[in-house]
Amino acid sequence: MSAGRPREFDADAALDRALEVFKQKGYEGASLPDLTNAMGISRPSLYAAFGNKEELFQKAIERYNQHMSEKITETLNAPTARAAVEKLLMNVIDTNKCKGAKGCLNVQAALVCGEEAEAVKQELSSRRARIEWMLRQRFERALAEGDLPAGTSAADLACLVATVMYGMTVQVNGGIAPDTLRGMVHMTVQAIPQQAAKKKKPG
Amino acid sequence: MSAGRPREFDADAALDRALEVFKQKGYEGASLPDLTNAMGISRPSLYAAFGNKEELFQKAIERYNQHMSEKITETLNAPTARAAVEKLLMNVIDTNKCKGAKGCLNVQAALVCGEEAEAVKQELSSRRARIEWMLRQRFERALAEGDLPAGTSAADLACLVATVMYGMTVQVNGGIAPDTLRGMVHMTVQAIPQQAAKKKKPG
DNA sequence: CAATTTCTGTACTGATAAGTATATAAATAC
DNA sequence: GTATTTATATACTTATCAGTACAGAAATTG
Repeated sequence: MSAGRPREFDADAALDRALEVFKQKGYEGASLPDLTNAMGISRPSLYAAFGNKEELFQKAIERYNQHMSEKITETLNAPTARAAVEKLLMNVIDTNKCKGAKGCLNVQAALVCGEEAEAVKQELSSRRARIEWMLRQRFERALAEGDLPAGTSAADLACLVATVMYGMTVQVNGGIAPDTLRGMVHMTVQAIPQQAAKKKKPG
Repeated sequence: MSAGRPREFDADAALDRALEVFKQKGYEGASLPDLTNAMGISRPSLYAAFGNKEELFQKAIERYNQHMSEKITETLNAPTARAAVEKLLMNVIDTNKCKGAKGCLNVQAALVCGEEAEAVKQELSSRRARIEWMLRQRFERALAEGDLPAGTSAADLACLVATVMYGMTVQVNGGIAPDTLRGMVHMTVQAIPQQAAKKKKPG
């Protein structure tokens, strides 16, 4: 153990609390008192442990995307592109079904912001790009497997699914009912091009 | 003409300038100095003419949605649901093609916000709902006309198109190239259910 | 012309933002 | 036990926020 008085709080737990605050209020909307109250620590403790507000946010967003990536990887493991997208978007609904949910942090935390938060905005944009890349990879695999019809643009399809996903954050922010979103997701899944069946099974 | 010294600036022009600032910085992100500088008036003049920051925003958003509604009504006049959606979404691309565009004000101006801006957030949410209603009406007409297959949910389809539209604001904020969005829009249009042809024209 | 009304600019108010100085408390190493 | 190291809490600093008081300027009405 290192010399000196040990920290009285659990930094990981505090980071999780901070993440919740950022989810509710965004980056700029989360004030230092908001954060320190939720984290149960004093302001100097926050600065000692996490640097400053921006570094704290970067750590929170890293944590958020770690969970996110795992979940997305899992959903994209579904056997077909359609199944993967359905799982992905239904998961978005499930993680935002509690009242007061504000949608994906990668979208809402700094969509528009002051100049000081420009770096944060850029970071979020690149986090989103990473997720779109994962989607595209999945669709290229589907193309290779003959799951998607030849000629389908994996890039366009990834862009569409990502765009729907981002739009869902806006809908969640507007307080839409989860059930209302389900029908929309179903329709989105239907929109995914499907390989024409080679032969019909006997009815 | 009413007694007293007349206003030295054109209130309508000033409101348009304010609208541009809100488009760039959102509601909370637009500071009074930002606004007064762009509008070319002093702070007390702003308060005398528009009330306060929130009332100014409400007037700006009213103006914005007036233009918006006209444009949407025009695009939805297209003969088919598919054509209407294509025009609608392509129009979103066109109005956001200039570098530095931040997307639809109804989406980005107050997606997450402090408690003081809650009324503004609500207002934006209801503006969005109004647009979704317009979409739904158009799709119900398409159903009645046999343009959309019976059994298609106009509500789900409206929700999908709206959600894509909202997601496009996020993409625009991320600096996506207009061309990249076009492919996605094309795919979205293809997603709209189509009435099976009654008979084929001879090739 | 005078009297009145309204706009304009400077400079202020109180609240809140992020970040920090300083002193004290609590652990370690020796 | 003593010295050292690190964490804590209170209270501060500087900057910026939205909103306003007040005095001077420019138009109207009579």
